[in-house]
Amino acid sequence: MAKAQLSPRKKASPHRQVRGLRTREAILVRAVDIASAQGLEGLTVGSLASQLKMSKSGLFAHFGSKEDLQLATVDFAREIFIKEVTRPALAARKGMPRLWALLERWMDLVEKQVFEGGCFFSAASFEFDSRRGVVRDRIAAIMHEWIGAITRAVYEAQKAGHLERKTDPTRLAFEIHAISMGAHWAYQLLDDKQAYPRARTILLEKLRGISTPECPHLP
Amino acid sequence: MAKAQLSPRKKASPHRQVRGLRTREAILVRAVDIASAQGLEGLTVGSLASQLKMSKSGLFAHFGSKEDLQLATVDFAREIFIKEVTRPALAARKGMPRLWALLERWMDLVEKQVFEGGCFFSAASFEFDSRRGVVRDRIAAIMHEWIGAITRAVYEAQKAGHLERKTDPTRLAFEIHAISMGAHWAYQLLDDKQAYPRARTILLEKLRGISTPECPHLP
DNA sequence: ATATAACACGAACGTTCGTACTATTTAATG
DNA sequence: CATTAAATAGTACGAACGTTCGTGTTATAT
Repeated sequence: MAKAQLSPRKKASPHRQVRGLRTREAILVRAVDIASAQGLEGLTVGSLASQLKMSKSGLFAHFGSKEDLQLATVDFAREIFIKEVTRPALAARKGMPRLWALLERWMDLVEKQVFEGGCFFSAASFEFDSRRGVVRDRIAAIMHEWIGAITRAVYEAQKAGHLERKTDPTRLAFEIHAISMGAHWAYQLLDDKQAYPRARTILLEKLRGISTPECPHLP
Repeated sequence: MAKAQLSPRKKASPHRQVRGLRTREAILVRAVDIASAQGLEGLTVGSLASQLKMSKSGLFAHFGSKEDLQLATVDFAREIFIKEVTRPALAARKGMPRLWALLERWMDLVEKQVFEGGCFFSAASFEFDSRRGVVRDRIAAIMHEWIGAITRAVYEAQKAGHLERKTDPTRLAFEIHAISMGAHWAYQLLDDKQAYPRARTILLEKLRGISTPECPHLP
């Protein structure tokens, strides 16, 4: 039997040590920022390296290919999102408070200009929505995950008796997501300073309109 | 006194004739399609030329620069949008019918897959929303124009007595736009076949909820 | 018929892209 | 210390990028 190591284009990834991991993380921090503004295709190895004062080759060694860099960037953005939005929202009580925490933190993350380009995943979504390949699939999977998280929060708000039962969770999640994305759009492209306040008002009134008397008070 | 012809990077544009204009239009038809899928940066002179079986240089001569090509593509997309959405909607009666025609035709245009990449302007918006320059400015101006058209339609629906007066046109226009964009997103990225039916339902119920008894019946 | 201008082409420019191979520096371990 | 492997740098490559140039080709105008 031969060794049969027939995976092309795959770097035999070295066992990473602390130093390498730190560099890799520093790279991805910049990568997410650039990609949020210039897109995942606009994110180039050369510009990334020069911004970090590294050599192209030194940087490139951390990833086997541009596609791998894009995947790593997407996954890193997901981790930031989980750390800043999903996980903290779990601190809120189940039901409506948690649902609202999810939305509030999402909009805060983008409004606070943590990334140069606004909402990373809104940009990535529209950039890759008509391509093929693993990057698109990964983005789509993460967005499924996200819309699923909103849907679940709505469902639990119903189970907790905070929301009318006749509400369709899938549909409400769609509405919530659309309004938030609309805020990103108006804020980032049209420079509409009212975008987030307006989105918050719309969402709050929407939720109040379908909440039960048992619902804990919203902000 | 010298001639002082100090405009760089500007082609003294030749007086176009019929043949040239036809070629130019054929180029832009493809360009809008490509850009809707690959983005305005992913739209390259080389790929565009080879798809049209033209030489790069021959194609390039129709525009002075890549930026000019992008601008022409954006403007051409706007013309298609006006032809397919804005103008036909004027055929509907003022007020709610016209407002609904606007939305219906917008969603139809994208759902019918007229362009490979779904909604041209949603993609362009998120691609350029954190850049600078004339292309971004043009996209933003067109989007202002569009959201303005929706706002005006809402306002006229009020004036016609079809919509409650307490509704804020700016806010309703924002909601309408967000829901539609959310449908583009879910349909294109998540392959959600229910996206457009769902968006239509949401918008219809929304509008019915705030319409007056005098409002002509919606579909 | 001839002059003129629009149109299209092929070849080449310099630059940057992603990627590959090789060499050097750095940090950890015996 | 010496050894070793990981981490970074150096160099080079072919392809594609936007762009320019010179030259034919086609259509209009004289």
